[in-house]
Amino acid sequence: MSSPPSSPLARPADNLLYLTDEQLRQGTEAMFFAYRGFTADPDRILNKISYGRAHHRAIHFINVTPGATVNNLLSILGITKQSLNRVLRKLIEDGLVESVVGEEDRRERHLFLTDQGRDLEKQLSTAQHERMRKAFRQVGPEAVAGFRAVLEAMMDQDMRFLYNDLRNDGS
Amino acid sequence: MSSPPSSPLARPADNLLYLTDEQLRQGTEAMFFAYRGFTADPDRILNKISYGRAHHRAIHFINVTPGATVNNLLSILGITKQSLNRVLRKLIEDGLVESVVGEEDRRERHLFLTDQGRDLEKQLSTAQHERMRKAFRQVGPEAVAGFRAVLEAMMDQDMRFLYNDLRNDGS
DNA sequence: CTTGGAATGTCAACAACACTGACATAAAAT
DNA sequence: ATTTTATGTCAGTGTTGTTGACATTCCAAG
Repeated sequence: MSSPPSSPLARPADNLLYLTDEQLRQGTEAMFFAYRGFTADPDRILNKISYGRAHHRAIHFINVTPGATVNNLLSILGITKQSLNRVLRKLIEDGLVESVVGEEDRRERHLFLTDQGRDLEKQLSTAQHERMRKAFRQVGPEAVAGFRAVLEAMMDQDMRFLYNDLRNDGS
Repeated sequence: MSSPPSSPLARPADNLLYLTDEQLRQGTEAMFFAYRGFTADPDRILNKISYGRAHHRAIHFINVTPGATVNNLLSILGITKQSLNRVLRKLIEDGLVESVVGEEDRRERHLFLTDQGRDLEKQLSTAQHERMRKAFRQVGPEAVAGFRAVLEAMMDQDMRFLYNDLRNDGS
């Protein structure tokens, strides 16, 4: 399980073991199974209120970048405006999201969560974070750093930029 | 970018920083964006031949556990038999998968990839592994170990057992 | 041997969520 | 004045998941 302290003169084979096809296959399966766990808890909540993952994603990103336009959200979510519109319409109808006409450019709609929207967001993120917090605590900070590094390296470049933009400010 | 060598007597605050809500939010978004990248390359191939991710997953797990029954596959994939059946029927029709009636228990169908099925599997895994190999190489073996540890800790327990069963043998 | 249950397959209906294409409106930019 | 941009909407389609119902096959227990 635990690897011996790696010597700076370790054999090359040791340093490349994590790149074998078998290791890559295991990484693939880890992603698959973990993503299921990752979505399982919020999915249960969403199910009860007849929402799906698409609603969750919209709510999440409206929450972290309040005032974002529809176009902003589209590039983050990577879906078509028709798909997003279906979801947004429902969220606005249900009073979870508010759409505000832009002041400078009045074609734009700026999106915000209402109090009710923030409530749901809190519920969902709490459920999702609980699992992640347990996992993070279990493996320790260095493993978490590795986790984050691999995930960032696996993103498409556009997404990596977006991801890093979201790290500090929500501009 | 690179963190200083962590002292064994580091302040507690340092050791818990990775558990803040902000860190958990970033982990969440990393999973979201990375999973998109993770599926992007095989998706492009699947699109050309009018297959979807469900076909990919079936092909993948039939490949690593040849001879698995439909029920075996169902517990791995976590979907209903009706969903799986739709996918399997097409794969069998198209000559990528072979369904063999069990010898001991003739109700069971044992699933195998045909040569053609193995060809497609190779294409898909090559595409998917290329991205992961780049990421793994970029971040180094320790980060990869952390990545794997976090993912495993995030799985549901059932999936963790299945995942570990698939590590060495495909029984 | 009969009955019960397990494994599988199939049909129908439905829902979520993605897609494309086409069109409308309003407003900014040229 | 014209074009482009941002958004919304309607219609149609496809993949992938769901339930529910029912048939078949076959092992195993009474």
